[in-house]
Order: sequence, then structure tokens, then C-alpha cells
Amino acid sequence: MRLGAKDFDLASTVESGQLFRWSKEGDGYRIAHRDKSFFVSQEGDFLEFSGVTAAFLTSFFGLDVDYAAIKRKLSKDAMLRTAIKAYPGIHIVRQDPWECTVSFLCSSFSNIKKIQLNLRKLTECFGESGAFPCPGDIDDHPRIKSCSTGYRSKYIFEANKLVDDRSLNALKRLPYAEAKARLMELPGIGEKVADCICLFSLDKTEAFPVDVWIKRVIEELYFEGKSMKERDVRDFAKQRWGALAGYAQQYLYHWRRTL
DNA sequence: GACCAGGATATGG
DNA sequence: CCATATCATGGT
Repeated sequence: MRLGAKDFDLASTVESGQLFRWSKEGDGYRIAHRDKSFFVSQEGDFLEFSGVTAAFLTSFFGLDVDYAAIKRKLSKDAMLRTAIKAYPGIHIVRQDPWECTVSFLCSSFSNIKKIQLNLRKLTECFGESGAFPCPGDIDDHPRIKSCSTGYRSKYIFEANKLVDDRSLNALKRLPYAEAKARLMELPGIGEKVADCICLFSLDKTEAFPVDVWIKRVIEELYFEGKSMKERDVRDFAKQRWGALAGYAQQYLYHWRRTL
């Protein structure tokens, strides 16, 4: 199937650290998410895809969002304009909240390769016929640990007992601050992980996850390399970009990492 | 508020 | 082969 995708870059969107269960396949990507597995490739302004509906893909990759308008506003910032020019087609994905939660519980003090390994093993270990396990299914602590999750295993084990799809999806209807506060009630979810879940699965575009890379790039571009507190980085982003802070984060993150 | 453990992988020397 | 860095959090 074929779908128009203007102002969208599949490669940088998939490879910008939002998604973990994907691999290159032929001239495109095989992407797994919850119970879905689909193939996508891009030729110019069109996506060639199979395994999901066009409606799913449109929502998943945010093809219904006016990125031209977002970039126009953010490009008033000279620093940000450079990052946007480097990868102008990056989109924020709309993930499933549960898979997103488990993914970023795995992410703490880790790296992308290892997170991918964790999620591959968790899916093999607890999932049914290749699908990502549902809330309630990841219920064996020693086996979670055997998925190379280390000290994060107890967080995954607890989160699996404490949430379900309905409660997580209900967070989409709450204001950002409330959704984030609810997520942070779960063990292992602090400010950074909560912001990732808000931005990548709950449509909270004002969320600004602060990791080592974002902290570094904000210090370099806006504060002459002087060391900042994470709290101050978040406050700066909120003040400067407001509801578009999440988009700014993604452009800056991918640009700085691929420098 | 600053420091530290905990667990595994990839990369560079 | 060893040293080092890695998309943080919770406890002290």
C-alpha cells in the first residue's frame, strides 16, 4: 500500500531514539509495536507499507500533524534552525503507552543497543506469538532479570502489576502535569522517563525529556557550556518553547547525537 | 542537596 | 584485555 507523507523522514524518525523494536529490512524498516509488525519504506514523499492500515500509520508517525507550522515557529530560534535543517523530517511518534512505559523503564542509565536487547528478550520471554506482552503478563521477576534488565527488573515487575491499558490510555485526557505526576507514582519512573512516556505515547508535546545529550546541547548552545541542573534545563525549555518543547527536544537530540 | 549502587553492553585504547 | 561511557532512579 502507498501513502503520501510530505515533510516526513522515515529514517530519522525511526532511528532518533524514540522506537526500539525495529530493524532494517531491504530498502525500509520492519517495525514491531505491541501486537503489530509492519514494513515501511519511503520513496520521496510517499510511504510504501504493509501489515497495518493507512489510518494506523498516519497516527503512529504523526502524518496528520502540521509540521510545517511547527518548524516555522521553532525556526525563529537561530540555534534550533540549524538542528531542524539537519533533519527536517523528524516526527514525534504516537506509541502505545504500555510498550512505551516498559521501553523507557529499560532506558535508565543504558544505551539504545541494550534497550533493544531487553525488549527483544522480554517479547520472546513473555509475549504471545511475537506480540509484545500485555500489562499483567510480565509477572516473573527472575525471568525479567534474565532479559538482561538488571536492577530495572523490579521496576518492570511492579509496573506490570500496577497499571493496565485502560488506566494508561486514560492519562491522554489529563493535562500534562497531572499525567506526568501519575506516571511518577510508579517505581522507577522519575522526571526523565515520565517525560518520554508523555511525549512519545500520550500526545503531551510540551514534555521535554532531559537526558545527558539534551543537557549537553542546551548548555553548549544557550549557556556557554556552563553546567546546569536538570531542573533548570526543563524550566528553560518550557519558558522558551512552551507547547512545542517536545518537538524542539527531538530536533536537538538527534542533531547533537549525529554530530 | 550531593553522592552512590546496580547490571550489562559496546567502544576505544 | 581493561577502561570507560551509557536516553536515571531511589536510597542514604
